[in-house]
Amino acid sequence: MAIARTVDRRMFFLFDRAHTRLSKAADNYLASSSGVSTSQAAVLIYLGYHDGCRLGDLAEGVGRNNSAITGLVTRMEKIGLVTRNKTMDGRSRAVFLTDEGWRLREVVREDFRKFNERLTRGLTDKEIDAVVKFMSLSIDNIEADI
Amino acid sequence: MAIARTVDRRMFFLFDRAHTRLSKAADNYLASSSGVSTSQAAVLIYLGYHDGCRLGDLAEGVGRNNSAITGLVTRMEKIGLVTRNKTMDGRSRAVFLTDEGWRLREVVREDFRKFNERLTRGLTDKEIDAVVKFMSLSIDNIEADI
DNA sequence: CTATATTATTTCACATATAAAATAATTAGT
DNA sequence: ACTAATTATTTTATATGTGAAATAATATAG
Repeated sequence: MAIARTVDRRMFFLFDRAHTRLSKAADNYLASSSGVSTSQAAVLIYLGYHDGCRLGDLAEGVGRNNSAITGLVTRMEKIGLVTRNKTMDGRSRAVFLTDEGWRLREVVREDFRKFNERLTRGLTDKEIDAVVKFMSLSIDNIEADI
Repeated sequence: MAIARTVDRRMFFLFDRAHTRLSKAADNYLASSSGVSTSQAAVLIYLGYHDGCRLGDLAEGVGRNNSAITGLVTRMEKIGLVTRNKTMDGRSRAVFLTDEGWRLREVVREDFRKFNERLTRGLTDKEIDAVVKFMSLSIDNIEADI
């Protein structure tokens, strides 16, 4: 019997705690180079692939709700990383990276390349697969049936 | 080659996203029974094992910093789940569950028993071990060397 | 073509988190 | 015993997140 049975009753709290630590570590890591937060970093990365997307798509893309994105984009606009422009459809607005946004995105990508490499160090490919499976199940299935 | 190599560059964001979903799912789950948040639930669980501990120990126990705990305990005091009392050492204060706190703790424990069972459903023991290993590594080692 | 429904975003009220500074009490050094 | 250092908690300022209500524009139904 694996150790699983002795810890699976605490899975959520273990997960939550790991998330707190990892987020803080990632923030500290970014602080010394680009200085953006992990939330802002996620926006930079996503916009690099979908520059000019609507706010709602950005929310979906980074996994936050619309009002979280309103605040996040407002703060990023204030420090000159993105701009908000009109679209054909008067209801929506499109978000674009500024030159500085594009520049910081490269810095952030390099940071995360190293950070993620560090994160998976010490794990076998099979173990990484299991972690990815767990997270994917969490993302895709939990909401539907709990 | 496992699928790992194709996703490990996004490990942090995958983790962050899974955490957002899971937290929301857990909050919804608790909302219909005890009505407390997952943060407050963590406090209830911890205090059940360490009733009367100091605020700093509670912070350490649930993995948050002191000022987060000050706010959390203040809100929980306001709704009658815990009390804050003096200790021998005039600097510190001890936190105790109220009767209502103890009652809700039982509700919350049952909720999490089911929630965690659901969380690990579809995973083999080996996969659960890998997930636990990943999280434990994150909690114990990340801060030290990144 | 007007009334209604839908869609996209923002605003509001609040919970949660952090770091850093302030406060308050104990301990240690001389 | 007095000063300095340490320790425990709270306060302050700010970032981030949520849900619900408000706002505003487009689409649809009769």
